[in-house]
Amino acid sequence: MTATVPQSGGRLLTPGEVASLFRVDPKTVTRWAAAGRIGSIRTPGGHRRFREEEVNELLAKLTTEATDLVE
Amino acid sequence: MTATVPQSGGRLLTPGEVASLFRVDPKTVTRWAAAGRIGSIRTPGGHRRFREEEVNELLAKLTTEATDLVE
DNA sequence: TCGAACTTGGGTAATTAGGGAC
DNA sequence: GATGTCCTAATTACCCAAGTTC
Repeated sequence: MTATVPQSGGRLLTPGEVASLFRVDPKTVTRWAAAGRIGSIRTPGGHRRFREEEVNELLAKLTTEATDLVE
Repeated sequence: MTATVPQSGGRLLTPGEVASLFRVDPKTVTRWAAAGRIGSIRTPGGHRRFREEEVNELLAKLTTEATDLVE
């Protein structure tokens, strides 16, 4: 691995996009970034951007499928 | 340019919304999730989110059995 | 350069989680 | 066995004005 240049494949998501993925408020995503629960990149203007890859991994980890329904 | 992210798993519902749909207490929904009877996604903060698709399926099943058929 | 949509920051309500007992 | 209600702590949601993005 050691891909030091995260680009050309790693799409960046806005707080609003990440928020809709988790069904939370964009402000909540901001808190996650501030708390270090999710990596974030800042634009020169101070806005946050998130790596889609990381977000998807996070979603997968936090997803609990009902193994199967016993009826 | 508002980039829209493809909702990978469909929309997500909050415990309160699911509770309203089933006409039960949110706590009950939590128990269902804890018992693995319904899949759930957790936010990094620990709150649960439910896939609308799955909820509707369960809802449909219960509706089907409303007439109380032979088991 | 203007404009519409979005994000930031803070402060304050509303939900949720978790345990435990009836 | 399953559900609703009690409690406290934590997380999340909505309010605003100002700055950033494209």
